[in-house]
Amino acid sequence: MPELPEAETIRCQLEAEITGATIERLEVRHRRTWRFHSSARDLAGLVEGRRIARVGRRGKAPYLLLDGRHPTTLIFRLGMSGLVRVLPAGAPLDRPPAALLELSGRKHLRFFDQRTFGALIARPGHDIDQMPDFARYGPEPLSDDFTRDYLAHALSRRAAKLEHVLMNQHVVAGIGKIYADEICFRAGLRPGRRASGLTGPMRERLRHAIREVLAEGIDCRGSSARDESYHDIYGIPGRFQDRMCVYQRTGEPCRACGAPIRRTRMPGGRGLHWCPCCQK
DNA sequence: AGTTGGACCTGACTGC
DNA sequence: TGCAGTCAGGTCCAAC
Repeated sequence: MPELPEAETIRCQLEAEITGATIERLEVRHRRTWRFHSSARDLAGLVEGRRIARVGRRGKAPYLLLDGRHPTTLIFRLGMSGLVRVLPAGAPLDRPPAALLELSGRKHLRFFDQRTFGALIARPGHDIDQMPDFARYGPEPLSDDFTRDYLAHALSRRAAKLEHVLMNQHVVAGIGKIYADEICFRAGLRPGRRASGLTGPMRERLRHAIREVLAEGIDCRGSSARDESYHDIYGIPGRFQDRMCVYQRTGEPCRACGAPIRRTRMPGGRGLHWCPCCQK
């Protein structure tokens, strides 16, 4: 599942690979991939013929800033299973992509999305903070905006479970299930406890854990968990799964204390992985 | 405005 | 072997 570290890896690789290229053609084959537009043709018309000036990322979503008379942003919402590959034009297809961008320089960007929670979204302008997709997003966790005071304020008024609050993009952008579990472990906090009940020192531990775990995730170029879904734009898996302490380790010994990792259910059916000994 | 739970989606897995 | 049921979780939506 692509979260901030996976999206940042994709952003970084796309920046090196396709900045300055022109989108000659966009073919959107899966109707759910263009569902935020009136038609596949409408979406294609908004980006075709435009030059990629810059590649950015907000939370879990990489995006392309496109030049031209009407500056446009093409957002890659990756959802659960979104994958981006960049290949030479004519490279063999192992499966049909949900969308295909033909770029100048005989490069193809293929967007795969097995479970179709993802989408391509074109928005007018380059000011992503004004776009409906991101307008209410919380700060980037690795930026200077993610301060002690901000987190204290955001957590103090939320009674929901800590894991749930960490995954709320309006609180802090870019965290999903995998990193939420690992962050709670790193902070020594039970994912099922109420966010508003954290003390000041606990919130500081949490803030450091968020930054540390996500930075490690980026260093490892993302995580390719057991389903092997995420790979980078060259098809190479990430390495963060080797460092995971709790996610998908139910019943296995805690790396710190040896106690078996426990799995419980969040409301809504999502699983929480945690160490009953290390996390309070 | 926050909380909760369901819907969407498909391939892998489990149990009969 | 085959089929039904369950699970996975990002995001949106409705009800409270």
